[in-house]
Amino acid sequence: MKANRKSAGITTPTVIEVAVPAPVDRTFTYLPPPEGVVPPLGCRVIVPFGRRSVTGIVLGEGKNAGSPPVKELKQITRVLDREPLFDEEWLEMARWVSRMYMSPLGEVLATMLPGARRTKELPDRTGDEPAVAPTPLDLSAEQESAVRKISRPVDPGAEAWHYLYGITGSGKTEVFLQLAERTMGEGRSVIYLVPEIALTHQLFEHISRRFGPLAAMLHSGLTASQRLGEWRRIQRGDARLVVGARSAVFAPLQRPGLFVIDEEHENSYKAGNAPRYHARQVALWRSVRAGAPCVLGSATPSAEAWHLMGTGRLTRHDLTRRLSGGSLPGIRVLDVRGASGLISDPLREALVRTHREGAQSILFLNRRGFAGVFQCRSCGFSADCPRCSVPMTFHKGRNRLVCHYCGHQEKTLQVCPGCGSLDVGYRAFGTERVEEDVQRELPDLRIARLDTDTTRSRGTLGTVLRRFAEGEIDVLLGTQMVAKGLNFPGVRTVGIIMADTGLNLPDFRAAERTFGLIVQVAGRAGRFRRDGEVFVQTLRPEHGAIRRAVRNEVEQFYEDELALRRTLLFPPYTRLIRLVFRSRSRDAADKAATAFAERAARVPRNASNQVMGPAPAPLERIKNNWRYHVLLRGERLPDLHRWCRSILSSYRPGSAVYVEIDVDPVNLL
DNA sequence: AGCACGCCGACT
DNA sequence: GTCGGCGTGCTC
Repeated sequence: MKANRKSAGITTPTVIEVAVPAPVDRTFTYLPPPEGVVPPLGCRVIVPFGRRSVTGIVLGEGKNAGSPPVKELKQITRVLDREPLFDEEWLEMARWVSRMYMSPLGEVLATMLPGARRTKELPDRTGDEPAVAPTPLDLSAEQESAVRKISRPVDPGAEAWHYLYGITGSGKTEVFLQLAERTMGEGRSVIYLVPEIALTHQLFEHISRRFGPLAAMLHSGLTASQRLGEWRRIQRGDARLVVGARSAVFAPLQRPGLFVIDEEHENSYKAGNAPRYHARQVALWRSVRAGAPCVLGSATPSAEAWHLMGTGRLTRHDLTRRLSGGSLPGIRVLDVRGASGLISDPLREALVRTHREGAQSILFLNRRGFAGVFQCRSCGFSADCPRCSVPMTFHKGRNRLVCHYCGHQEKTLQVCPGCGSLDVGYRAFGTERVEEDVQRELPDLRIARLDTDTTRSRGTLGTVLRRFAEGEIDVLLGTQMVAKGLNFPGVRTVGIIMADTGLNLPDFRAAERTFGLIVQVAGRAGRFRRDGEVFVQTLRPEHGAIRRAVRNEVEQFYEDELALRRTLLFPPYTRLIRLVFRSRSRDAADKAATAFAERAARVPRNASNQVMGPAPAPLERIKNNWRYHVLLRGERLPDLHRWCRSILSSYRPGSAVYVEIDVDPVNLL
């Protein structure tokens, strides 16, 4: 018993270091619970905290240097776990996430662990589905070669980072599964990440048919007790193939042997609130410590990944052929400048023809028009910042165009500099309007809309997809949702209503996202047939992202895009830390951002590090809060970290101003 | 993040 | 004269 150790004749009671889920960058010291049992590292405990009681995480026995005198310490109320939820090695990952993303350890742990956010209890998971004989498919020569090269042994501490670059429908999944099978055959375990919960279910069904109870599913949509059940099965080594969304990257694997990040380019891998971690980044880090390969895959790699393939840090494996007999569809660009309706004649005719011939169509609209972005309705010209190459935003009050990255201002344009048209201003429309138009113009077609508005009620998504699969719907109209992972053999025609809406986002990744989206959406057509057709409507047919996408000039697109990023000093050639200053008072937010930026400029720093801003965030006001931001940019992340910490150490935001820190932000809205 | 303590407007 | 607005300050 370690309690009441004697030292120099003075009784030193055992104290326990506990992380609590509060945004304070420190841990707290408690006395053991009434039973006197000292809970070990990794157990959840209920502790009094202020005037309430929270779930904390035991980080070990404290030294109690006497800073809070023992008399002032409170006692742990109750220990929730008999067995720890993690070990020292796992805790190192949590500490790394905390440092890397500049988030307090307590909050990090609350995010990473099941059931650490609320005070909930712990039933165990119920029985599993019976194992079914695995049915691996025969691999093509390309797939075979990728599997062979990726499954080579890895030394701990070495980077074994791979990229499976394959067109839509080229069989990436089977490569991942056979890699997983080999890994499990060696007694090691696998984390297989997909971008969304919906896809998790699809994949999990497939996987548990093949691997039975060795499969586990982990995502934030499960109840706390479901998550805890899966967590325990993984810890015990009963489950060795973990399928899940972002947070599954923290699964407590016994002997990690493989990390898979499917659809690597998806932004959903980056957490939107603190800790703002990137699951891809965590997986890469984890794989190195584990001496395991990490395989990323997509048909439309992120610019970061493409760059790393170029430098050789990511080993690229190509899959070039569609396996299901389909071929990549022909793509037609429809220049809709000056058009009145939302559906152009060729697209309307294609919808009718497709229907008449018994096939189906998908219409895609990226709804996010961006109010306030200056655009010419005649030629599509948008006013970009000369320093940042992002669209500038129109400020009514000041009657100026403002860059929301760097603050650069210009006079408002009344006439389009591109074509001289006076028809300039905003542009905004959405799926509802398209639905109306199609319904009115083509009353014979049965159309269904799929977006966050229509799928708010549970089950709608599944119902609509089932009806589409069964041919009860002729045209499926939707946002991002229809762009991913849906494979319907009956789909012949795909129409993108307005391919350049994304280009108007004031974000340096706008081109990359637009390109990826067109390629992904186009990939929905003709997966299983040879007569697939894609129509891309746009105001900017000459824009690189659109031109390259419709001509399938993938290599050239990335070449152009990376050259631009290099010139403008944006990722992947630099790293960014973004700080958002949020307040009910516009003035307070502005002042806080300005004070921070001034301080940043004064703090000694590496020559490559620079401050951008302050500027109003592109989403200037959210929920009555004004938002101003500052970007720190530099070549090396460790330098940036150090710089940022040192600025923050001598900086207090004004009262009622909140600071959000985002390391490696995926968007700057 | 919560949750309470603390000073200024419209109500029985 | 109180009830209550949310500004700010702390949590072992």
